[in-house]
Amino acid sequence: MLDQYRQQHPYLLALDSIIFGFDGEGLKVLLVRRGVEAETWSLMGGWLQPDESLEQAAARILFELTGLTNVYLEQLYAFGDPHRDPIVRTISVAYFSLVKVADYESKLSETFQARWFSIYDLPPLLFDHGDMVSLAIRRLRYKAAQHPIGFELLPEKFTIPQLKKLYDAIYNTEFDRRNFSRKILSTHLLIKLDEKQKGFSKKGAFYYRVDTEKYRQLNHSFLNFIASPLAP
Amino acid sequence: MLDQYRQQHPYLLALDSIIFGFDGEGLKVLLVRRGVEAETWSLMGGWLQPDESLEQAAARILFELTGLTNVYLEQLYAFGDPHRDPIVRTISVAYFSLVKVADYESKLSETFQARWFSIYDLPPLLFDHGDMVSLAIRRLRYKAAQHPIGFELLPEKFTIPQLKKLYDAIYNTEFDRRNFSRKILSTHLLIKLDEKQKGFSKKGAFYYRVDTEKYRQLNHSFLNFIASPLAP
DNA sequence: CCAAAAGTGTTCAACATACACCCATGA
DNA sequence: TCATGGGTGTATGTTGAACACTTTTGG
Repeated sequence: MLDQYRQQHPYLLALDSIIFGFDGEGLKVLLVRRGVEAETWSLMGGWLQPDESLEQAAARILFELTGLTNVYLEQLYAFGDPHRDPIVRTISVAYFSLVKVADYESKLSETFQARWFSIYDLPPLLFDHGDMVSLAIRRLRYKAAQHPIGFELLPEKFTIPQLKKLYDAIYNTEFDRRNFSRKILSTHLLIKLDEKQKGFSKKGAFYYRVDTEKYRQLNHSFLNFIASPLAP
Repeated sequence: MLDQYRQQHPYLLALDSIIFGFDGEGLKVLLVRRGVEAETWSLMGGWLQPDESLEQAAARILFELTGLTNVYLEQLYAFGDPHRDPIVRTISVAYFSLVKVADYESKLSETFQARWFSIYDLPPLLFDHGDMVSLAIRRLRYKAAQHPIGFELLPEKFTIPQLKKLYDAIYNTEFDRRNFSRKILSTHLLIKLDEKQKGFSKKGAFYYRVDTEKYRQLNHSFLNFIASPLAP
């Protein structure tokens, strides 16, 4: 009975992470330099270990580079073209994650040469990593359009104008300031703080934070929510 | 330099297909009987071959069971829990597909013992195949809510009431007959035929077919379309 | 006191929902 | 002729886009 297993070819299984960050201006992706070919950048990646699930492996690899835990992590797609890695056939499961840039700065591992790149100005990437990034951007746009996912990229406290800038960056457009804030606040997912942002504008914008309880509930009920509208 | 590859463990890579069909009444999933354990049903699956991409392998496996080509096929998720297959660690990439039941009936391969099951009344499934089906149903609902994907489950010619029944089945609800037809027709994706359905109702409903050209264009521009609304 | 950014309010059009009503036809 | 399902029309409320106006405060 084990025969049906024994006859089969095994394959190397890699994980690659598209790590998004927002620095207040533009949407960025974290890339690492390949030791081998100095001019080529690549996604942070690694190999699946025998005792790990795919998600555990992706989280471990993210931790090794950034030192971050508890970050938003979502499976993107499995890439398995026979020639995607020209040396040895490798299947790669790509994950994308959303990190708060400020948290990362302090914990950056020196083992890797890493840099943030604007998603609109990427260098040539290894293998099919360019496809992975493109797909991740599309998925992020898709998801953020219906899911309150943007907060994951901002610090605990943020202002509505900051949030708008993030959405502007994600969709490479300019949302209407007034409509944006109304729409965001209508979700009742944000809690207004007494504190105002200083230094940036003269009037100063109020800080908000996410109502984590409601946020979690919404993530759970999300699938019921999206199933209701009908639109073929 | 090959060392970094040689040190790594390889894994078996399987593909499993969630095959959806609609018989005019309910949404169905095609399951096959496992020769080994007579009481257990499972998804149609197979192994990745060295010269295939993941999608090619999924299409091949679907063909082997149903004899169908050119069916809607979409990658669902990669399942990689270390113990999902208790015998040998296997990573499975699940695909879901939408087939026209009528096409299938004639070409059914006799090699497999296959049967359609209502998605609301499934037998116990092998390994994590139950999770795969649940996820596929969620994904189908998600997708069908914004994407004209339902046609893939119907024959070339179909009536609006048939289409409504399909959506009722997908969402396990009852859409308003009048609003449904208005909404569908407002997409201008359907072409009305002169022919009427006979036998089912006294008046008879007009047949429609998909405007394949528009359908294709819509699939291409889909991401632009869904990116526009803003909703965290 | 004024420029610049933040915040509030108003209008209008588009769309979804909930129905009422008429149509065609086989039994 | 009438029951049954198919098709069209209409009123009402909700939502989103566009944009005018007021508020705050550092220079």
